[in-house]
Amino acid sequence: MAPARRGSEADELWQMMVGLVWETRGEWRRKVSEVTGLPFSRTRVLRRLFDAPMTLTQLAEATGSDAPATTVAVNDLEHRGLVERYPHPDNKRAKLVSVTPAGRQMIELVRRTVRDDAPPGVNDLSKTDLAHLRRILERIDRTGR
Amino acid sequence: MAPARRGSEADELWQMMVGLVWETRGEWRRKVSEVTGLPFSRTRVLRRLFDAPMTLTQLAEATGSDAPATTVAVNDLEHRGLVERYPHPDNKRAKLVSVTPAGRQMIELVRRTVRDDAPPGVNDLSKTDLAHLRRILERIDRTGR
DNA sequence: AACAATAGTTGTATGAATACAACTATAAGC
DNA sequence: GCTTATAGTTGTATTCATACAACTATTGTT
Repeated sequence: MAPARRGSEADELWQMMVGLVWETRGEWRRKVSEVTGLPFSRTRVLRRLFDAPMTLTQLAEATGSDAPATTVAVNDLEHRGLVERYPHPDNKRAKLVSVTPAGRQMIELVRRTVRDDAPPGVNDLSKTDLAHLRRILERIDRTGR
Repeated sequence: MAPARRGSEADELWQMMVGLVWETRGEWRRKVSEVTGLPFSRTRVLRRLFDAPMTLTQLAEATGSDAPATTVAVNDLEHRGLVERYPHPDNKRAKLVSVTPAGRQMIELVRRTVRDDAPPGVNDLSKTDLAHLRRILERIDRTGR
């Protein structure tokens, strides 16, 4: 593991990436809410469940909210038929939450329709730079976010 | 200007960048609010003014909120002594908003204390990859976000 | 068996973000 | 000069997000 010095080159570059991305998020959030008819936080919960079912505690941890808030969110999503609860096989206290087919469709709808195009600067990169960027991002992703 | 085809390599890479950055934002927001004692949206306004004064309309446009919201935000920041209004030299309707020294200190405080370290994956990049990444990000920034 | 810890739920209180209507003052177009 | 558009302000209503207290049911510990 790297030393992660404060103010390192890595930190500076990270700042640049954050700045770049951050600028674009407001509008994107609005569009997502518009398309889904859901508060944005609900779509975050839904998205987290896409890959695999989770217990409510895990969900709370993953979304950075607390248990009560997560219960409310799951209730809402469940009423809308996007998500369902079922008993945890090994633990009668816990419940697993999974996405229903309708929920999956919703996520895919978002991915298709508010597909958050790259800003001009990215589109204008040369082929080799795109290749570099891909390689680097994949490495970052693999090593750990 | 590039064609910006939907689902292009550029778009895919952009998605990856967004995903990477997005994961880390929640906690960061909370820390910024904690350090400044300000609602997060106020810090966004403040940060926008760092480089140069702006009229309220420009501020509203820049932060993606409407005029009334911006007035309220500037009122709040002004009462706290972080920002001040003065008349626009060429237009008696408009007012310019600028950061006070105290406001500047606040922004710098944030930059120093919640300095949002790079995730491990970025720290672990090789020197050459860091150089590549810097070059590419700078180009994106220059070409247009 | 008793007790503490974990998983989830319900309800409440509060702060933030967002949107809109209605208004004043200045500027620009005809 | 009259009209329309722009810049900003005030106030209100609504929705979201967040945090906390209090509770039930299950599990783990001793």
